[in-house]
Amino acid sequence: MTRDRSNGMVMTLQLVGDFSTELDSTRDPVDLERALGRICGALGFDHFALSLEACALEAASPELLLHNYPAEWARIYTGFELAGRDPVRRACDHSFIGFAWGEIGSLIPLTRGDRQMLNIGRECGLDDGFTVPRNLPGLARGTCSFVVRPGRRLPAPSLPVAELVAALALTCALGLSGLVRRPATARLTDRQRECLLWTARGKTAAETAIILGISTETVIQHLKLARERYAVHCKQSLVLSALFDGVIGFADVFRLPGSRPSRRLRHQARDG
Amino acid sequence: MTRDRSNGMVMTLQLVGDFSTELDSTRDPVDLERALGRICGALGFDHFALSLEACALEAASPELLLHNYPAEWARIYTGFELAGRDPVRRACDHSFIGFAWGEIGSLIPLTRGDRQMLNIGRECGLDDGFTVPRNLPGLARGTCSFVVRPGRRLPAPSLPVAELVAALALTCALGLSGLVRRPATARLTDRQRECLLWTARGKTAAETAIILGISTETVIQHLKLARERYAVHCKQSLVLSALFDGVIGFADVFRLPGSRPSRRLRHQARDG
DNA sequence: CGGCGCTTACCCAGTTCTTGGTATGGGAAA
DNA sequence: TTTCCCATACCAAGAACTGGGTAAGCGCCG
Repeated sequence: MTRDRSNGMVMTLQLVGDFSTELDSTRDPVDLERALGRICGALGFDHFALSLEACALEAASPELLLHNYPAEWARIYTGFELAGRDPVRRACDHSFIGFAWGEIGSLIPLTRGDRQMLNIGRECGLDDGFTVPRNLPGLARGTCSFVVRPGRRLPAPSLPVAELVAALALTCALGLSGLVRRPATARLTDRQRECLLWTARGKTAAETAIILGISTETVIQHLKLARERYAVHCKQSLVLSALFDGVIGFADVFRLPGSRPSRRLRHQARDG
Repeated sequence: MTRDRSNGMVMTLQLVGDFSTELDSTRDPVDLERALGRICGALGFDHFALSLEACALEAASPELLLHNYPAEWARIYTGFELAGRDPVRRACDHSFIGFAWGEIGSLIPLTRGDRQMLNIGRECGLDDGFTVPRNLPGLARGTCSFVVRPGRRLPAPSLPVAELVAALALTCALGLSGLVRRPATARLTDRQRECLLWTARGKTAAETAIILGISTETVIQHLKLARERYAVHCKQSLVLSALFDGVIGFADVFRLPGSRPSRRLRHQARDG
């Protein structure tokens, strides 16, 4: 960011203001799509994609997906069900701020398949990108990406502005989706949560029973009811859902810095 | 955003770059605190507060708390345990982007107690503020606020820049907290990851085998080796560890690619 | 070429989980 | 007070998982 670029920066910052104003009167996803397409080019990108998902596990979750990606990529992506192994989406759970796709390797481990997938994207015309993730626990999660085609480079000076633009677009999308009300999350009783927590820590029902000083059957019953509330059939799904809901957290499970591990617990621990 | 303010805007955008550079060499919370204090004034605010907490049931105290709020407010806030009913914190669960405290009423319903609390803050010297929320599901939640004292107004032109600064500061704090493991951990093969992914989605080994078109025994073997790499003994711990590492993501699990199940299909499905 | 890692596949014994029940007592709400 | 929810506890059958092996085929790399 040197002085000679200041004109460009002023322009881009002004773009944020204009974009924000434009979104104020946006009442329809189509309008948002159009606005994103315009500013995408103005910022020095070729493509954009915005996705917003509700976190409701039960109801038909409203979803918004706007993009101008190449048709071939969209076909491959949905046809081969690549969404389930998209490294960009995975990285979104590990950053507060937007990240260039080249940095993904420092956020999450990249497998061979991941690199391959990024390469296929490149062949389809998606060379490098900048993805902005946002999460509202229990409510919604969204991403907004800006992408350049092969032969161009990410417009580094625009990235901070792109971050703001993306966040504004996601906020607009959130408003359009009508996700103002918090979806009813499955509520667990204290005892259920406690059993769940020890389960997440890798304990069997029998071990948990000893820890809590109750019968194994009771632990099984608590977990049974907890599974029913989340409408899942197995432990791993239960743990996952509860974690996503915020009922438990990684810090509860792993001995993260800050939480002092009790020597006794550590000694008993089977895992981790 | 008119042309005559462009100089100021360039300066503030430059502040972001400088701030980012400064944080790159930050190894200690004290450094971050100092940097925040400086940029806080430069942006036209009087106070700042940054809090980062791990997602955990038992998380009483934040992982990191930096601020230069008036001592009296801090005393009241902690003394009366106001964090649990802080409207600013509640609003953080409802916005993708930073919000001025005056807008809180449009994000969440404000009770009488909420207004009272804001008033007490005002009496302590915290008149109006701009709070930037960020969440990483299951991992951490953070907020960064910039506040003006009574008699001053929020520097509206600085807010977009404040948003960027806050996000950078939170990212820095996340790095300092040790909540993120660098992806140098157990890496899985693509096939192991695939089996794990279907396991996380609630499928049994037999079901996964059918989906992947391989033998049940092979799926079991993949999961067995994956468990060994993570040194855990059960599925739920495996899923949790992989999720924490970023080997799989929430988006991978909850958003099954392709078909959105209708209510009927959903009923037939075993897990969401 | 030889080793190494990945994928595939199989066996077996023991343990654990899942799913369907029932039942008692306490406490909160209607 | 009656009803509902919660925590506790138990039974039983079948499915699924865990942990211990072995091994063949393939591709990559030194």
